[in-house]
Amino acid sequence: MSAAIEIALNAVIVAVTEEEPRLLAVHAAGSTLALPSGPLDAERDRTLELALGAWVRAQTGVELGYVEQLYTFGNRYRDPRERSGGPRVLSIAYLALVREAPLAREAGANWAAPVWGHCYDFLPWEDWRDGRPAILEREIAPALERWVRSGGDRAATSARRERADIFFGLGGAPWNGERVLDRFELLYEVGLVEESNRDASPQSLTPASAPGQVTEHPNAFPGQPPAGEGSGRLGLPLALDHRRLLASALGRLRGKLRYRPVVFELLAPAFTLLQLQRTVEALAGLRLHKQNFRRLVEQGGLVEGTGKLEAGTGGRPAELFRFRRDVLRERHAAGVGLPGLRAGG
Amino acid sequence: MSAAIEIALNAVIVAVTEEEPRLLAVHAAGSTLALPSGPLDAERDRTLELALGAWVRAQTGVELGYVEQLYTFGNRYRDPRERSGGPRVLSIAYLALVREAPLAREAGANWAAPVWGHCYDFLPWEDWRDGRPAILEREIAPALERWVRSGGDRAATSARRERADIFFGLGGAPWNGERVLDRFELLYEVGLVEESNRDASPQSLTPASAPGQVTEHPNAFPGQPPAGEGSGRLGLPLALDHRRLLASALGRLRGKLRYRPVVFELLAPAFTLLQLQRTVEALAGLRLHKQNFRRLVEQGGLVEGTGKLEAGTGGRPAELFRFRRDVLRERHAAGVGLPGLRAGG
DNA sequence: CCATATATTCTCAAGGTGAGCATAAGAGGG
DNA sequence: CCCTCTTATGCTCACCTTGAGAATATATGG
Repeated sequence: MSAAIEIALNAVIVAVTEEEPRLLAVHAAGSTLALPSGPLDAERDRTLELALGAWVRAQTGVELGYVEQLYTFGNRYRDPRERSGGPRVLSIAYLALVREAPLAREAGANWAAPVWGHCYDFLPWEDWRDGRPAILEREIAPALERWVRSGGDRAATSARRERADIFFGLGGAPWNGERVLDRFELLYEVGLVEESNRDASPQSLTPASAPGQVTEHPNAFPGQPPAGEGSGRLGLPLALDHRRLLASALGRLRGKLRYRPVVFELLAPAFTLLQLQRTVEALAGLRLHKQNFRRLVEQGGLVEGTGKLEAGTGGRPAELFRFRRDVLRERHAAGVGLPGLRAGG
Repeated sequence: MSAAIEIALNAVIVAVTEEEPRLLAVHAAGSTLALPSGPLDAERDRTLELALGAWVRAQTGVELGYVEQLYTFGNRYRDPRERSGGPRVLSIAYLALVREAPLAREAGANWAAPVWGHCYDFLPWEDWRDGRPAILEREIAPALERWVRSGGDRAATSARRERADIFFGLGGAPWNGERVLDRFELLYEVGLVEESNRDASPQSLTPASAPGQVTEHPNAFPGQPPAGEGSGRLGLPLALDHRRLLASALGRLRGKLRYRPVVFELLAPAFTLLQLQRTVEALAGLRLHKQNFRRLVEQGGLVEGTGKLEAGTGGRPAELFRFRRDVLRERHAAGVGLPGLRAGG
């Protein structure tokens, strides 16, 4: 028979508290953080989702609500233990949305020291709510420029420039909030994140990307970091390839916001329209036009007013709304308004 | 250690020939067809995509181009062999797009008798190009109506009616071409497809769907077919849960058409705009407005004219176009125009 | 009452979409 | 050569959505 295979289940668990998107992580070896994860038990676990939920509960005490499968990663040596005789590990990544509750640390919990981190600490270039992030000008753009120039011949240089411009909105190209994974993988390839320097694999697993061929999920990580450039300093790292999973999840979530009413998984049952907007903005990493946002949400039939008003906030009090769960069963069930992304690439 | 796990790789391989979407299948035991598939070899296969490509090549001789991961299914007893002591099998499904070439059957090929089937033979209710399919009026609507009425109390009946109406565009609801998987799973649940009767599982694997909770991929197949209704007659069946994979792939493909230029993977390098339109229509299962389709494709910058014209087709000859591969590297890289789906639910 | 702060409503221009008319350019029959 | 049929291509127009911002409403604190 063939060699043993192990299935690892990973959860990217996102909440939004105080207008900040947060990631549930656990302390791994050393000081680095890791996503909650654990192996599938082929005999005990009836479904993948149940197994994932059990691991998350055991490691963090958090109960998952909305869960969505993201991607299955299966490249050899993705898990470094494979190099030292460990089994081949396939990793199935999930995105989960929860309302953040204080982590009950008490009890004789054998929890792995869970913490809520800030998503944008790990991917600081993704937060454009206060305008173009400084790290883009100061660090990323110059480093990418050096990388582009060292491309070799004319064709290679121009291909590099195109990628850098389109993914990071440089050279006049517009910023596309959903290309989170593209951006992270480019930074990895260029050697600008810590993960690049972790493992120089003996053979490159990067499939020769045929020009013009659409490769949806390059699934080619860890590839061969060119071992040039910096020593990896952009953003906080996570264990293994977990930061890539976070990037994948954030991109998926940003896309989903537009066509499914998923934000409400993150909100309290009653909320003001501004709170709703701030939550969307936190995830999208963008500021939205307030009046137009209201218009979309209201005439989209996504919410209904409860007669109640919010207590004093120093201005006119806002009405509290609730999510109309009916829309899930209705005609369109669209998402909440996101701008500019008419035909997102 | 835990029990052995096997990884099965399945490919839903789609081509469009003569304006008909086609599915590459192989003859399985008996007369049923199956998707090309094979197990991952943990020692040999470096990546999942390479392993998949190798299996498809071995079983059909077809070389894959565009490949996209769809979903990983891991419910216990999804593979009936697990009941008789077989290992737990996880199934990773892929969508692949190819240009159909005649299947070279000669040579000492150990190919598993590959054939190109018609997608809509398996999912006949999905083809609306000649108007609302007759099978909907004649078979599906009445059967769903019986199912709705047998729902029990008022709440259950109304929940059933909503699902039936929204998924199948009954009772005045609009048809949503992307809900292919929803529709197939409803037919399965109601017992209208052959697969429903194959295995009555000892325990229901269907997770109790909390009302209002968004379950993206119910991954709950095989659940407990209510063992009522017909004996399964709608459309041609496929082996195991392969027809569900096809449904999943078709839904994903229809969605993708709108925002990524994937159609061109299915076309010859040079094509007329009508050929392009017919290919999109074949996949979308809809007729499109000719002039508007041209407008979108052309001003979207997706194609460029080669000066050449097509030979005599009984009318004014059409110009031949080619795909502008540049757009993949460009601003938006949107898809080809699909109507009515402004905010697809 | 005033300034300030936030909420809510309304208007308007620009651009995209759905539908259909009009014209161009081939083939074939008389 | 003219007429008809067929398909391709170009253009118009009404309607809707979107982006942007002005104007108005209702609270709090002096």
